[in-house]
Amino acid sequence: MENLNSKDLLGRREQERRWRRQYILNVAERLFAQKGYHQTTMAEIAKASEFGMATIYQFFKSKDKIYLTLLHEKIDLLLKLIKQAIEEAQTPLEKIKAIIQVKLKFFQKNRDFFRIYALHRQNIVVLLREELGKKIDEKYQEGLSTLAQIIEEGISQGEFKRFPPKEMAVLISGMIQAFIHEWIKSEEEVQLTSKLPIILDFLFYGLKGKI
Amino acid sequence: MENLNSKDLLGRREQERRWRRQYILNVAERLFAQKGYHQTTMAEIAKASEFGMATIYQFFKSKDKIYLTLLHEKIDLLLKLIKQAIEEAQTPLEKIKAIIQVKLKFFQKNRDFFRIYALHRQNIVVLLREELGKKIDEKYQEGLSTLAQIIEEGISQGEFKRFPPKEMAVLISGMIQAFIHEWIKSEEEVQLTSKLPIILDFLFYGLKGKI
Amino acid sequence: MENLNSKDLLGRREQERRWRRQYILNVAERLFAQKGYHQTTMAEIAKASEFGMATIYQFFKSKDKIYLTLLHEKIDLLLKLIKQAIEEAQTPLEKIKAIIQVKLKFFQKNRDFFRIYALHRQNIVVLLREELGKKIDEKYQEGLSTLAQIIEEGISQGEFKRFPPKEMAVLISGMIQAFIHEWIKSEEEVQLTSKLPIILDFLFYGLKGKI
Amino acid sequence: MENLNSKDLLGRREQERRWRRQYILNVAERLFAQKGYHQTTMAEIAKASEFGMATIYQFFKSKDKIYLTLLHEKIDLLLKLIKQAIEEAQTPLEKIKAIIQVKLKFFQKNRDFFRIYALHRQNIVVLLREELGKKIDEKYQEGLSTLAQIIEEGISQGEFKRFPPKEMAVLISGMIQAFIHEWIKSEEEVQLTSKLPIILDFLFYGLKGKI
DNA sequence: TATGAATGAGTATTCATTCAT
DNA sequence: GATGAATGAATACTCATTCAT
Repeated sequence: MENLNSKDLLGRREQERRWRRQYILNVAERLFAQKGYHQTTMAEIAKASEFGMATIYQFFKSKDKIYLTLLHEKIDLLLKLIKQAIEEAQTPLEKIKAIIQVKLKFFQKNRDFFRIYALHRQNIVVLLREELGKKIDEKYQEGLSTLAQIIEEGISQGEFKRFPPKEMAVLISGMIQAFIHEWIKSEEEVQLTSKLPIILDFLFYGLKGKI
Repeated sequence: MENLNSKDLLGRREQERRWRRQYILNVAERLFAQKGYHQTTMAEIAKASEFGMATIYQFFKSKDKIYLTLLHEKIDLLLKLIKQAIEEAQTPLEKIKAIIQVKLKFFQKNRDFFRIYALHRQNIVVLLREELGKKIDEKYQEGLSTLAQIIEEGISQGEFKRFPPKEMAVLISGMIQAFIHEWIKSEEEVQLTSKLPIILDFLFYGLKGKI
Repeated sequence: MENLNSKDLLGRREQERRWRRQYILNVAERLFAQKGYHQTTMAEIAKASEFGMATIYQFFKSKDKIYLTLLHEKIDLLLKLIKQAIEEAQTPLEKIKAIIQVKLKFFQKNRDFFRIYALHRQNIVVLLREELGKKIDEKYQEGLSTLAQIIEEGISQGEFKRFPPKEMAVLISGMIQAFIHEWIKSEEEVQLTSKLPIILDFLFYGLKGKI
Repeated sequence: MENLNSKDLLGRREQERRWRRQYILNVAERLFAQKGYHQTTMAEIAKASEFGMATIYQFFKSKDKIYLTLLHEKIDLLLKLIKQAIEEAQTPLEKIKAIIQVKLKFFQKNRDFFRIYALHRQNIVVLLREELGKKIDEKYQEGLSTLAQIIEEGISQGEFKRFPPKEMAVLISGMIQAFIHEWIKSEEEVQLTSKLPIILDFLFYGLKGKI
């Protein structure tokens, strides 16, 4: 509703502008994922998006900005989806399940983005200097915190064991990330979400637990 | 004993040569970890190691080679340490414990290297063309397989639940990697190995299991 | 007429582009002739042509390409001039006279190019690997063949003695080349073409012949 | 006789030294001829001659020096052979014949050297700055002058036509040089000297002369 | 004496970014 | 608004030459 309205209120000019901006981002996402940040040149982005180089620069101030915007917006979307899923879930257990499910679904639809996302956490070193770079790391931490809070909630409800919540959040995130990473590398056609039950079983009861 | 002997057998010249080579690798490791592969220039490596640029090239044919050799040799060392630890352990459970302990110890001592190691898996896209790049990926897979085998062993001994071993290996590796990653980012002085019990508890009994 | 038309049909942009390209070639020709291929740097070519380095690279893919294009285009021009001259001549004798006259005139106007041209035949060893390098050698052989054919024609018309035509062509080419070479080295202001009668007399009647 | 004596007078040390120096020159000659001056590295010369790099520098002050010494000494030899041949000949005609015959023989035995020799005349541009480089050009001019003198002699004896001697010398040298060049390129096994009669016939009577 | 490891000065080439049109 | 030609700053790599051994 909001989006529609906001679009309607925009003139055709502005709408076209946004559409082109998004188009460039999509092209850049594909190229960055395929060849990596450094191996992708602005000329390639321009050519692949069928814009002139200078046009690209009217939308994004620099190559860095394209890259960071990419991360920024998609992570926002992911966080938003996670938030929605949590709100619809009741118990901590269900919430965790919901988060993982959303992540699997999301990256299943955004393979290209995952490559960039996974890679990014290292580039942080360099990018953290940039304002936008800092914000992305904050968002990543935000995701971790959300998870940690849920775990804490679960602990106080006697649902989960007394583990340090932040550290558990890290472990769980790492599990999921590695799982997705492997799936993308394998280039299998299997539905990533089909693995959810196993992951959850492992997550809740471990290698040995629950008979 | 063996190493000492083999060193004694080498001439002084050869010993010095190896020492210098190693010195360059160490410098490069620090720089790569600090600034990333692309941001580190050969001139910087030369200056920081107090060698002339061309001298660096007498030890390593290219910048790539330095990077890959770095990975190559340290991963070899890690795999060797893991192998030793496994041999000394009896049960699958102890073996997994040993692997994780070794990893935590290793990266506690090799913070710089971890940044490179973690980053590498993504750069694979580009590096896989290189012979040396392929070998490193093989080693990574080797590590996963070892873990998977132990899990399989545990399953057939009724020690672990019937999970798909390879996928469990991925999950566990991801957990550990994320944990180390977070620890390095936090720049805490806490002993990484002190976290072992928590990790193991989570790993074997999950969030909910074994009261 | 044709050229004018074809130029008129080109847009201003394309015309300018060609002009700049030619300008770079001219500058490179002067520098290569003065200092030789290896002693001439891309930076010098850029500076002397008052373009940025990268601009040079937009016109020519590499330093080699500049050099080879230079040879390529000028040799084409020379061959074209020779062809025209031959067509206007009647007898084999007149044709040979025409060829030599054209060559003398051409290099009189293209002193710089001669140095490059003469030198090239030796560098062939290295350049033959390049596609463009091979083509230039073919053109050189083409020039020799043309001369050889005319000699053959002259022989069958009873005009010339029964000499092996190809070898005569080589001898005559060598004569001319050495003559031009010496003239350029001497840096005399005498018209090179003024020497034509002597050369022809020697060529047709030898040191001793025709009283 | 002289050489033997002078050798005998030298100590073993000095004899060995000369022999090594010559060995290096021979190796360099082969390499320069194969790959050209710039493409040949000092390291290659060292390796191919089985000396250490610094040892090469004890014999020759620089790469340039090797190259120039090479030219220097072989040209000296050629000039000496030509001188001898001239002294044994009586008439100008016989002298010219002798010169050409000596050249053909010499380069037939020194193919490698010819490549360097032919190429050199262009490198002059760069090398003339060097003292040794100037001397080589002087020697080349000396050769031309000798030939010109003989022609002059022939003219005053009524043997040859009244041509400008220097220019004739240039034409003849060019002929011979081109002929040898073509022969080397063709890599034929035919004896180069077998072509002498044709060359002389052309040289003395031209394409048309003396039926 | 002989060496080869060490070196720095030099060079071709690339690419993000900016204007002139 | 849109373009792409122009650019300079940056960088991996080479090679003749020199010393320390």
